[in-house]
Amino acid sequence: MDSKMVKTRFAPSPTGFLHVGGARTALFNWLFAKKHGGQFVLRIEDTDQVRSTAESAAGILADLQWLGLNWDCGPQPGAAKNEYFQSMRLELYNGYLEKLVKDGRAYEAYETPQQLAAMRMAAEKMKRPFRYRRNMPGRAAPGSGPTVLRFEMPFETITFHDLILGDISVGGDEHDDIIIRKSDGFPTYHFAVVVDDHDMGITHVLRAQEHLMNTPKHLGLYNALAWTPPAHAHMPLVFNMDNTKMSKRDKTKAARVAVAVWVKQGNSADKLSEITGIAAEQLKEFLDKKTDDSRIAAAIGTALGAPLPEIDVQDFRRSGYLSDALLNFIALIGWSPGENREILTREEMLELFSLETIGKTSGRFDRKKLLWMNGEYIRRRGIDELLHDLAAFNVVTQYPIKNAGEAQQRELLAMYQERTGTLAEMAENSRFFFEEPKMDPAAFRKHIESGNSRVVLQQIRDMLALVTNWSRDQLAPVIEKIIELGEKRGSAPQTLRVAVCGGSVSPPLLETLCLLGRDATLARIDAILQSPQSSVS
RNA sequence: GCCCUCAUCGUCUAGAGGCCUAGGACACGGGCUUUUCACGCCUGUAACUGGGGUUCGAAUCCCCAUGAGGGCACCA
Repeated sequence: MDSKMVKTRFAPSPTGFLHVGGARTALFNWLFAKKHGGQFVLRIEDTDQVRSTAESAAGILADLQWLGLNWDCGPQPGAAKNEYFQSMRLELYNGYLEKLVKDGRAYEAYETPQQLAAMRMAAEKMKRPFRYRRNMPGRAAPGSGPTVLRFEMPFETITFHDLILGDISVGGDEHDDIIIRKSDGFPTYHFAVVVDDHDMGITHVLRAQEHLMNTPKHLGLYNALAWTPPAHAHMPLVFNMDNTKMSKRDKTKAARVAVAVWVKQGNSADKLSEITGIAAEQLKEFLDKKTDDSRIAAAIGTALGAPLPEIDVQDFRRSGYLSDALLNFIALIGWSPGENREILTREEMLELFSLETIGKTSGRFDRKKLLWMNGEYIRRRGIDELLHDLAAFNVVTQYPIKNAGEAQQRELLAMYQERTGTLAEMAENSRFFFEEPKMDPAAFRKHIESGNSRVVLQQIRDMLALVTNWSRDQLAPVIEKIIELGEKRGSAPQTLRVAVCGGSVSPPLLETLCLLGRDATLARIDAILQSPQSSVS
């Protein structure tokens, strides 16, 4: 299409985990670049020295890799920071900063944060929005406070064409002179973004709608630097089902609620430190909402057995979603491939993707549909592919299936792919293959204690004990006979199931017994037969 | 408060003036299948925010109202 090669970028700030909203932004940028045979750049925006961490950057790279969103230029995983980290490009920014000052487009300002807050408050009292402008009265004198650099925005209306939303214009009195260099000498986001997008030759800026009002500021900068701005496209946002913005705070909120419920149940808050392994003061700060540390939230969640909502990409990975399913689902929020298509491979997405087919309305993140889609992916997939997905899942989780051999994992996958929504669900439900089952009391009462179930179970045991060659072929006819046993057709297999699995739900008995093996099967039945009448363990 | 954006089933969406008695998917209800749970198959309920225009004709174009969201940081 264009004579210039298309180049897009995803530019997260390394202040936390990669969030699903960010993943969608990355996906759309990736799709757009690939679709046009262009390049996809990954850039780390670490100009906030306080909040940026190396671990966060590493985590974001890992999540992007898990999602299969490979970048053409960007950080090298596992290597030292390179020029795709903004903190490594200070010289570049400083050069342009000087130029703007020389051109009279940028100037120093000396207000302290407190002074600025007071000015804002005063403006608010007069019911007028606060705009910092070079020509306004009451500016702080040189040397009276920290020095920042501000960019003098023009006073004219700025209009631009958004590739998704159409023409957007913002009046001249809406602008204010944004800070472009902080008092610590680092550029602000607004400045670094413009310099880098230009320097890296970005042709299309595809980002979330929350950036819409930043665009005039950036355009002002492009103009002052005499650069041609890239095309802009703002995508609709993703919300929770209750219409609140999806954010990491949802997790901390859920954790605090879980603690409140737990304390209400009569538990002492002091014990929390003990079971979570987190220092009491830290916990207190967290509960008083002084920090939003998601690691503390996660620890509370596991300690209290309270599931926290999945928000970050790695949450979904731990919950057993396949990266392809997550990607597919995320793509469909705000984008429609048309033709009533829904389940799409990456190749199909590439074929159908275009900015014109991205909608304008924000969408809600419907976990039920994601769960369905994930199940759909699991069912459609071959065992080899699933084995890969399971391996990636096992890296970040600790279920017993993690230690199973490949052959065993294959059998479990085959057994569960028709009946599980997530890998985590499978990992949880298949526990009884690896460890002694926890007996479900209700199932025990219903299928072991009632009527002549124990007598039937003894008959089953005797029948199974005769099977010496424990194989599918040998077992199949025995199971057929078991089905006919008992007072009610179908009650005997349930008795066997409960005895062996600890509950009334499992994959088909034939497969289950085969995988479990003769010894374990008979041992579990014996344990039940020997257990005292009406004892519910 | 000011500025910007958006508006079709509960949810994601199709729809670019007549093809719309508004299509698909999830969820939900009913049924079939069935050794449990699922899967699968059949089937049902369910929407153009309101009011004005424009037009022979509007979910589609315009205006207003309402609602929802975003932005107004030495955070990105």
